[in-house]
Amino acid sequence: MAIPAQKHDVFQAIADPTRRHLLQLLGDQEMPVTVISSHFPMSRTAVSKHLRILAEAGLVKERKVGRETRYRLEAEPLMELKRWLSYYERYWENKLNVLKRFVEQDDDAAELKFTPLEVVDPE
Amino acid sequence: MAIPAQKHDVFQAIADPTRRHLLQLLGDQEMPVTVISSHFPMSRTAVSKHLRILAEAGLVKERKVGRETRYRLEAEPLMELKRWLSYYERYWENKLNVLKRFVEQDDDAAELKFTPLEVVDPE
DNA sequence: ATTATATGAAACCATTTGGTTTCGTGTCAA
DNA sequence: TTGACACGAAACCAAATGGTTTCATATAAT
Repeated sequence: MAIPAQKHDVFQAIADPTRRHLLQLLGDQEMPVTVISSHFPMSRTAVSKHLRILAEAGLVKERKVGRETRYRLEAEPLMELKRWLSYYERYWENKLNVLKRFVEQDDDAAELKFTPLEVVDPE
Repeated sequence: MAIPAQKHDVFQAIADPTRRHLLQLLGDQEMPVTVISSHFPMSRTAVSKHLRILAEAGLVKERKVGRETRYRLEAEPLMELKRWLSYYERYWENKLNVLKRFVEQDDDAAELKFTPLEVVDPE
């Protein structure tokens, strides 16, 4: 029972803007390749390759219907991303906390309105 | 006032495992390049290039201290990722809702324990 | 039976990526 | 002042990436 040796992971899959566009498009409904590719300024074959990369990352599922292959979004693998992100939330939450304390202690904080994150930079 | 023409965005920056490792390492404390690169099985120059890509995406900040350049994590740009992700949360939340309804209506749902997401697939 | 449609596979190509080694320069230490 | 250290820049390279065109095959329609 070897690990599938997944060539493309979720991080790589979403790195490309075309593939992010694909995910958005496929969220609404299942669609065959020709219809999908009509939304992009590149060949059907190129879109097909992007779809394969998304499929390898588990982000889309395909289903054969007659002579067409329909694709649909499979959002579940994005949970890995969410988990990864959650680790870093504490860092920007820290920043907001620092800001909050600063504002609470300083009446003359009006200028913070426009560049709060810069101003509270610990550096 | 042209847009900075940012060559690398956050999605690309985090696509590489080495760069994700760098972010994790720099979360705890500011560190100079030599120290950072001692944690990686590649040349200092290679690590330096990864740091530049992270800097272009705004994910690290650098500070010159004597002859060294120290880097630190800057988590704020990850909020863009969070916003992007939040759009897709409804998709897996939908799945969980479907599962929930299914479980509530069906007493014989024991087998769901191991592959709930597959079983509730709308297909 | 023949033709048209939907798709994937394969070969190919230019550019980007992730790494290397070498060299130059600024800064600290003896 | 003479090394040693920290670093970036540059030149280089192999492999991956994102695209193309062409061809083969399965299914649908006439």
